[in-house]
Amino acid sequence: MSIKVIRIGAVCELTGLTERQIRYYEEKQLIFPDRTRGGARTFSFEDVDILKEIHTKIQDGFHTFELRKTFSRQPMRS
Amino acid sequence: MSIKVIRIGAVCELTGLTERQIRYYEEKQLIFPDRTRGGARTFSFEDVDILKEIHTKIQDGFHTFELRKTFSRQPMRS
DNA sequence: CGTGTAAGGAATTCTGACACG
DNA sequence: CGTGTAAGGAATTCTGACACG
Repeated sequence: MSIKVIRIGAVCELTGLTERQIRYYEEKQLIFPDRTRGGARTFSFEDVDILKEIHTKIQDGFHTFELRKTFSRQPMRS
Repeated sequence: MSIKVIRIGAVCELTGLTERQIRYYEEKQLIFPDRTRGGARTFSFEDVDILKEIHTKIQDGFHTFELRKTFSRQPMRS
């Protein structure tokens, strides 16, 4: 499911991550949520799975810039 | 997908229905969303499909109490 | 670097009610 | 009956910043 309709609160419950962690991973270009017109992030179930993988990798010692190559199969800037 | 994580705003976009219609169908026991701790309704993709069907039936002239038998395969009160 | 937190604001959703018919 | 709307409140999410290290 790649339809982005899940708000960050639900993503926290599904992943066990905090809002802070999720926003940080987005800031580091590892995850690419959509936005509601009001500016709220919306994620897909696919994003939820990716977030879990990202966190696992981080815990394994990887850094965000190293994971960018792995997870950035999404929107490219430029 | 029966995981209930979609907020009513997104459901409106996915179904084309208004919040009022969705809440009314819930009031009439045709749909059974979960709730966040704060009280906000959460729906599943399955619920989204059911809502579309409900609305089609309503437009076909059916009444909510008639549809209850069709869609109430969910929680029963008492 | 990755994450926690307090701060203030804006968007989202909620309920109960009045309305039409 | 099914749906629209204005009303006021509560919960949710947002950003930028300071903190630790």
